[in-house]
Amino acid sequence: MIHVNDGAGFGRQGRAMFSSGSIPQQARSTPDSRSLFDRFAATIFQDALTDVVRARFRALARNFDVSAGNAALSSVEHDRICYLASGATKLVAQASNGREQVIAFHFAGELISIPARSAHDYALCALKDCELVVFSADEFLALANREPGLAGPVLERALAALARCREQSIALGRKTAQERVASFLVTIAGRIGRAEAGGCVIDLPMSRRDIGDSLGLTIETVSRQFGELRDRGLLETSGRSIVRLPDPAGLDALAGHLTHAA
Amino acid sequence: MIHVNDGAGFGRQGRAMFSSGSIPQQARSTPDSRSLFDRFAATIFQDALTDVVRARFRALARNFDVSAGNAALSSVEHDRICYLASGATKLVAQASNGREQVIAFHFAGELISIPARSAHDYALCALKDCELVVFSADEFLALANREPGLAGPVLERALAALARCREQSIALGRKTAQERVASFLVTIAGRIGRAEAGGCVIDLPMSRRDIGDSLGLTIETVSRQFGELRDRGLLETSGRSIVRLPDPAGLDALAGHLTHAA
DNA sequence: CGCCCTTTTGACGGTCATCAAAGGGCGTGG
DNA sequence: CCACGCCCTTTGATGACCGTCAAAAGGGCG
Repeated sequence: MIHVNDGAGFGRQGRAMFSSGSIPQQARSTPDSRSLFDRFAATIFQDALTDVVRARFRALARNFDVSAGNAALSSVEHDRICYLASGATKLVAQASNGREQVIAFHFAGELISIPARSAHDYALCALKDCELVVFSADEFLALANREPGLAGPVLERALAALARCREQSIALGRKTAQERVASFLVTIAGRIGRAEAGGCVIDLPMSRRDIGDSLGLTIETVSRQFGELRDRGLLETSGRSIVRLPDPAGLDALAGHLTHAA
Repeated sequence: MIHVNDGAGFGRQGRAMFSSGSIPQQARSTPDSRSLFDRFAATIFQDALTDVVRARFRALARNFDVSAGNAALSSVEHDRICYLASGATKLVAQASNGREQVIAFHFAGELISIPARSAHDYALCALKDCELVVFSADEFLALANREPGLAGPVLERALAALARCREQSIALGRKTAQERVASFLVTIAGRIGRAEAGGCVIDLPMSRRDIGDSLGLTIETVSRQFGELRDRGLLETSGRSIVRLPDPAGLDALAGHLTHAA
């Protein structure tokens, strides 16, 4: 139903994402869903689980269907780890005064780490209809740690998520509005863009507000930067969610990345 | 020599940090240092390595002494994992135009992940004289993944680093200069502060510029905010590096954290 | 003790947030 | 299938916060 992660993209940089995990509250639990768990085991562990270990993981897993726009997990007491089988989500942090920061976006096949509520409050929200497999982080990690060969794939994804969060920190700390928007477009194109004749097409599952909240900008500034990029011939939009990048390299040049000449 | 991580602090929130890893260039390699590796094995694996596995890790490890102000690892080709036995470091990312973003600070006993050069360039720099144990991330992870019980502690630290990076994203994306500085002080106090009569004392190993570069602010703005906090009686400084927080709770109230009443 | 570099303090300007309103997409209902 | 209407998005005007430029003060090392 959701066509994310189905494109070749052009940036070729993203692997599975790791964000943060917590306990579902307003989502309805589905008793079991063989194929959902299977997809988790196949994607994360390459189907290399023994029957015994597989059964142990299944005992820890809880499946959830969350429809677009709803919170899947919010303000949880303990850390969660969550496999996103289908759909797209955002991890949102709340600070005082109702300010929100989108920490990360996730797409089908990714593993997400959701931190327990502490200084800030985290919520995982569905951007599209989602199927989730949710674990307690403690239980998941204890089990993965006990058997050889299981923690590696998870660790790899956690480090990839860390690397991505750091890239985000650079954008938030040191980049102009235009560079942030360009970075966002290039990055997201690498994750869910489809290469097409002379460019790349993205079907954005998130709103302008989500984009702004992820870049530390307002919705108006994002819109203005889109307009600017449009004027420069680097961006074409069709409806609210379809974006075409005629010249990804030109866009990348505006993203504030280090020139590889240095 | 460096007295980090020796205080009880008051925030009690930090565990080992995970940042990023890469190959030393300007650091001089020391052939071997039994006690250095021992401290690594003791801290990260609680000395639970078998002799065989221990020997394998030692074969992968390279020890480095780096003096304050020098780069330990910079612009590396492959991801690194690095144990900081003593001292203090910063992980710096470079964007275009010479802009720098300090991604994280690290203190003795922490594990650091250093990403290979890509869209941005990363460097691990010593704030104080440091002793490091450096691994290739690929080799380290492959080895840790092969044996049961080894990847867990590493994964735990990676997730803690991810959580901290996310907290940083909130500050960078949505907080005012004052909130960022207050957050910084509260967080750093929790990591290296010493509780004293009516407050908390921190010996900052980093300069104002480092602080600014980590908060997405200029050195002048940091200094101004320090002045403001001083005027409010929330901060006392003694020399360049000694900071006293007479009222950590009052400072935390300015940090933009979510009130736990909600 | 003296120099150099970090930090502090001040004045000004730019970028982006805020406030406001018009335009367009997309779902709903007729 | 078309039309209505809500809400998301776009566009505009104004202003605040923080960056930039500049210079003085203070700390720490030789």
